[in-house]
Amino acid sequence: MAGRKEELSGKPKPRKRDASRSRGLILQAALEEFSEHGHSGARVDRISRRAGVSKPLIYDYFGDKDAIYAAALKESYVQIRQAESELDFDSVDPEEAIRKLVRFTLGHFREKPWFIAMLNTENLRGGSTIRTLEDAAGVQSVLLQRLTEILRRGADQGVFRDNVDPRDFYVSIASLCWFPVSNRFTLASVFGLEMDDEWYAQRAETAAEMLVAHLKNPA
Amino acid sequence: MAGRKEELSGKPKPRKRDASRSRGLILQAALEEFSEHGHSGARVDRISRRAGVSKPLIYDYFGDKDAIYAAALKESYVQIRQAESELDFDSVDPEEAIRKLVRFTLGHFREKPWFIAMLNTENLRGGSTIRTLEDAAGVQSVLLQRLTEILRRGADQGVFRDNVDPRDFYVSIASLCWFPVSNRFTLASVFGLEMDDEWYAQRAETAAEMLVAHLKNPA
Amino acid sequence: MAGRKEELSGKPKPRKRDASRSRGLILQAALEEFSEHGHSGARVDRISRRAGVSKPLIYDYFGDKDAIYAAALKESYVQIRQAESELDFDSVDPEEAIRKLVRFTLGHFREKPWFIAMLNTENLRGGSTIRTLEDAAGVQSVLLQRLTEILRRGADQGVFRDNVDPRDFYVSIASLCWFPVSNRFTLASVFGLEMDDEWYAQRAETAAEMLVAHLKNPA
Amino acid sequence: MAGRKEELSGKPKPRKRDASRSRGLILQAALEEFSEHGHSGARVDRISRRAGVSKPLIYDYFGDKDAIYAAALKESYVQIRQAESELDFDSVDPEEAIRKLVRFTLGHFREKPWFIAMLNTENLRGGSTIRTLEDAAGVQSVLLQRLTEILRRGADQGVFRDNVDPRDFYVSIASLCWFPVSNRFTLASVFGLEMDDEWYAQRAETAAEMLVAHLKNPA
DNA sequence: GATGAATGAGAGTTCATTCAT
DNA sequence: CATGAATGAACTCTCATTCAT
Repeated sequence: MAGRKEELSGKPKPRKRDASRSRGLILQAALEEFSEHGHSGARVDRISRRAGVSKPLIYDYFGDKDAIYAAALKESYVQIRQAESELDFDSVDPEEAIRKLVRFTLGHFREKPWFIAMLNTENLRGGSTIRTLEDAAGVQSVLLQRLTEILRRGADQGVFRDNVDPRDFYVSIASLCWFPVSNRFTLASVFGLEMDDEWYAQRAETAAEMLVAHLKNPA
Repeated sequence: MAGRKEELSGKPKPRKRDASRSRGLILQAALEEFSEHGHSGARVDRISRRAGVSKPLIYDYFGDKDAIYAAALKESYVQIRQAESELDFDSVDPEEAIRKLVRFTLGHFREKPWFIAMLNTENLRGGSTIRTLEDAAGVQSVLLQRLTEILRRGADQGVFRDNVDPRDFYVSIASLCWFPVSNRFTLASVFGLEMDDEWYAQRAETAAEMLVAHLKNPA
Repeated sequence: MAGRKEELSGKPKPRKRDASRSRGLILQAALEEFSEHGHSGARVDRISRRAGVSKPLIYDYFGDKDAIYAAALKESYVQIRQAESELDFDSVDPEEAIRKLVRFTLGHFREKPWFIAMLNTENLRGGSTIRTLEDAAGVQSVLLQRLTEILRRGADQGVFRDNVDPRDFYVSIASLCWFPVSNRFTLASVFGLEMDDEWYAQRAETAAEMLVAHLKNPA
Repeated sequence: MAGRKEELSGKPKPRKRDASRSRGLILQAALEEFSEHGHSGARVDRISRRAGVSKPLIYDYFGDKDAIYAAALKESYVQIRQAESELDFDSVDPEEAIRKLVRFTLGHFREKPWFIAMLNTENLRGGSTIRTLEDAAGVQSVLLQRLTEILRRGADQGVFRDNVDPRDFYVSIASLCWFPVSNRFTLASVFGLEMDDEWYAQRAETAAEMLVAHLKNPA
């Protein structure tokens, strides 16, 4: 919490024996460790080495491994929300806003691999941890609000159909962006795909194409 | 003596000391265990209990935990291929074939949860195991051939555009079917979605709609 | 026992499904396995593979691992006794007989490494097995008798002192022959000795020299 | 609190949480365990109980069983070197020095049974570990230097021949001292020897006699 | 006479977690 | 605020031994 406060105040003061700084280091280390090795594969020992702090300190701050995991899971949502909040959709028309959102989503999944890793891990575990996180719902609301607004603008302008549920539509967007990134290793092996930057750029365009066509289709 | 009796009665009822049967039991148990707990979380002890055999037998047949995992991963592909091979696309027109394939894919992901779980686990591990499996590529080729044929039929009939790469299009299909199933727990928590059978049926229709529209779009 | 009988009768009849032949194969395999890996390090599984028979057969013949070990230990004495019995001392004078015996002993230790290995293993175990072997004492008596005779001949001829206990003197002979062979690996490492055939030949001569000098010394 | 008290009382009485002390306890326990049971027969569990520490601590300090074994093997050399370095040869004439060395060597082998046991075990294993130990050679050099000096003194005084290689002569000494101790159990069983202190004292005298005679012999 | 199939008990090793300073 | 030292419990894997044919 102290850490959050500092972030908000914009005054990062890294120094030795700084509790909030240590906490942040641990959190980032945990995020990396859990996303690279999953819940059971993660090692508290490695987290402590990655963070450069002793193990007892970690237990002091978080309690136990599950609590570290929960904090890391939450952190992954916090980080993606932050990135999303910096997006600007207001200066472009609705169709372009959708394309922009698609490109951003796929790019974000690729650039921050721990988000997909953490969520896959959590779903593998049946979502038992995310259910216990407070305001888990609130964390995604920003994006949803902005998507809702885009869809309404499009409907108002008569370019989009007006019976599209934003949540369902977001699921479609996420689906098309998630799978090619999440399953990149098995896809490469099984389909022999060469998944370089160009392939992903093409993926984003195809996805945007499908999604926009769906919105424009009067159905 | 029981054995002799069986021989005499002419009814082979193998229950014990049947190597291939034991191997199959272990494989299925491993598939379930690994998909429920991931690679590190899986316990050989639980696999042995699930399969109703002793631990040493497992090591005798497979070698070590990684080898069991590899066998289970391969098995999950084999099982989905088998299910796919039973699909019939020839008796319907191309558009309906696509819809059928989409419904089947999403349904299969839901019904055989270990397929998604195993592949997510494997991707979490960087695909290090699937790279070592021989004929990993061959295992999906059947489906791809059939999809290729559907697309060609549609193009020949003039209802589909003819510049669609089957592999890329399969990625689109899989994407739309994968994410809603794979991420069902986090979606339910974060979006508060009620994901019952009806929701998934609707999902399949929306996905099929988008995919078919994409194929029909001359662009 | 059947095996021994055959050996004595001098008619080896190796054929399939021959109990005594299997027993001999197992014994030789056990001798090698135990001498290469010690008592705890030996593996029944490897013995069965070395002998080319199944494990249950081994248990059928011998009982358990300790019994196999005991049989192998006894076999190592039997084999060395056989070799010793072929030595001829009568045609040479007493001094030369001693030299011959020393050369033979050292050579034998080198050529049949399992003898040293088995005895070292047994002594490591506190001799708990050899104590249970019947006629363990008798097994070495042949050699001792012949040494006694050599010493008496030398004393009669006035070339050897006559107060030498044969057993003690045999311990001296064995000591000088045993250590350079038994400890060949640590000696090579720690003293940097190049222990080739020549070195061992020189060893034998030095040992014989010391032993003969001791006998000739009127003391 | 106990710790605080100690600090105040000024009496450092380290009993727990003393890394170097724990390490020493483990080493001695390992030395005993390996020498009593050999490499494969040794149990890490027993070492931990003997040392009064937990198993994980052992792995923390040494790595794995082989590493514990290597450390114990080295320790056995270190201990004998230490004992040897306390011997004084300068105040006696060369002949007596040799007798003293022989008596010491045989006595040391009897009193520190783990030295013989460790080296026998290592030779049983083909010396695979000692080859990896650094400065294995250096560890015995002190004794060799001192023996070299004794031999030179004897040669200078004209009482010893001057063509004796110190390493070879040490092998003779060790041979005569090693075998009666190393093979005490099989000797007792096979030869029916009563090997009490007196027998060993006699052994030492006989050995010294032979060795000295050899040195004095002009040959 | 012989063996493939199977296992209970135990071995080495790891890991989350705590103690004492 | 921070940590080196230490451990109980559990995990992977092995091995002598037996079962059923």
